[in-house]
Amino acid sequence: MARTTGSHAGITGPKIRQTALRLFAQRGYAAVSMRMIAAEVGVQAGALYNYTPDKQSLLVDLMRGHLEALLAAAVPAKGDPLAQLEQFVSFHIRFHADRPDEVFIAYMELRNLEPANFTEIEALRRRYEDRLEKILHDGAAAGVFEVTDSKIVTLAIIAMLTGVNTWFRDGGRLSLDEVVAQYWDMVRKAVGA
Amino acid sequence: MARTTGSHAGITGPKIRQTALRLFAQRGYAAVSMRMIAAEVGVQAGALYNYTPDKQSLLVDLMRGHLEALLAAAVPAKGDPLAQLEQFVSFHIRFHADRPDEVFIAYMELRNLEPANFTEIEALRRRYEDRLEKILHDGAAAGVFEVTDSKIVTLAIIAMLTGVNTWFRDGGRLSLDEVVAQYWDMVRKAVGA
DNA sequence: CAAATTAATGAACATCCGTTCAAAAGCAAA
DNA sequence: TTTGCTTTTGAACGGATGTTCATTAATTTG
Repeated sequence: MARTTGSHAGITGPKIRQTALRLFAQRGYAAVSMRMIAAEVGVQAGALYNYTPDKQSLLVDLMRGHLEALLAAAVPAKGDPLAQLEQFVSFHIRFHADRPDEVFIAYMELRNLEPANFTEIEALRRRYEDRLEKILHDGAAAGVFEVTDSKIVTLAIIAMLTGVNTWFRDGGRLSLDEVVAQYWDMVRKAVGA
Repeated sequence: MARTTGSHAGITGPKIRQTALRLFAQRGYAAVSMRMIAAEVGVQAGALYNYTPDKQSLLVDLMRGHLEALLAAAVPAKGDPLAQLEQFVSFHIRFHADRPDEVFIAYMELRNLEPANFTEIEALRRRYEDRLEKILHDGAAAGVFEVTDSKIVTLAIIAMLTGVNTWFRDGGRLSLDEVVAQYWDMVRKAVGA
């Protein structure tokens, strides 16, 4: 046997990325073999190398794709700092809740990146954090927030918001709207607004 | 060759646990082989099996040890809810900052636990979370906190506090005392106290 | 319909994996 | 010093790992 009937790069390629994403998130990068991915796609392991130069690139591409989508979607808000902060909180929770697997990978598999890849991915994440820090810094300068160390507050808020992903499930006790409302309430109070 | 000069279970045993802890935290459970651990301990892979029945037990024992130490150290505080909450925040940050590798493993390697082990470890973590929830619930009942959903607030605070471990380094810009003070400020405001 | 291109197979590569175990050597007690 | 216990070696087990590549079949192009 060789090429199979109905095989197309436009179908197999995305399937491989989706499957790798799901398996990496479920079991961890190191615990997933190329043969596992291939089996779920319905293909032999060798075929994966028509779509990725190696396993590491599969991981890096997923991470980069996620973080670039995050940066593209998180357009800096207009309006006063309080409105900007509210929009950031709402956006962060909703965007992350929509992509649990991507978020999981981007936070948990950093140590499996080769140094050059780690640097690149970390820079992308940093750019996102800077967006929040700017809001807090501007708000503090304008006297709207009680924030003396905007770096710490940035990291604290992001950790808190991203933590939603560890427990939130669609169809659970709370709707996403309710979650957003509750977290916004906590964040607003925490920054003294 | 066989038994080596100066070899003792009282030395090799702890060394194995320490090395496994460090390597699991640095590279991840699945990416660490028994031969790697053995090499760093200065022993052949077979010798590890005098100290653990298998690799999985090495991981579970490290997690259980950490969580049991956490529960033993986190004695329920006396005093009013506000003082209890302050003590919890301070304790959590300090205890976790002291044990970055244990914390990392206990949060990141859950998916590498066999189902029965996962259930056991998850129950221990839940017992710890319940300590904070009780404080928040009591404080809300006493009218000291503005907290309507104590479960959500519990998870949000724990995520925020544990997030310290992702960036805090001894000898960095901030001392642990300063970190504790800043986070306590945020938590106090967030619960409306 | 023929030729060119695309997409997959399946075997092979060297290496690593967790784990077992008989044999050997150091140590402690008599 | 001899005996018995403790601790480790080193080889071996079957199987899994990431990756390469000649071959072949399906599809697209002309």
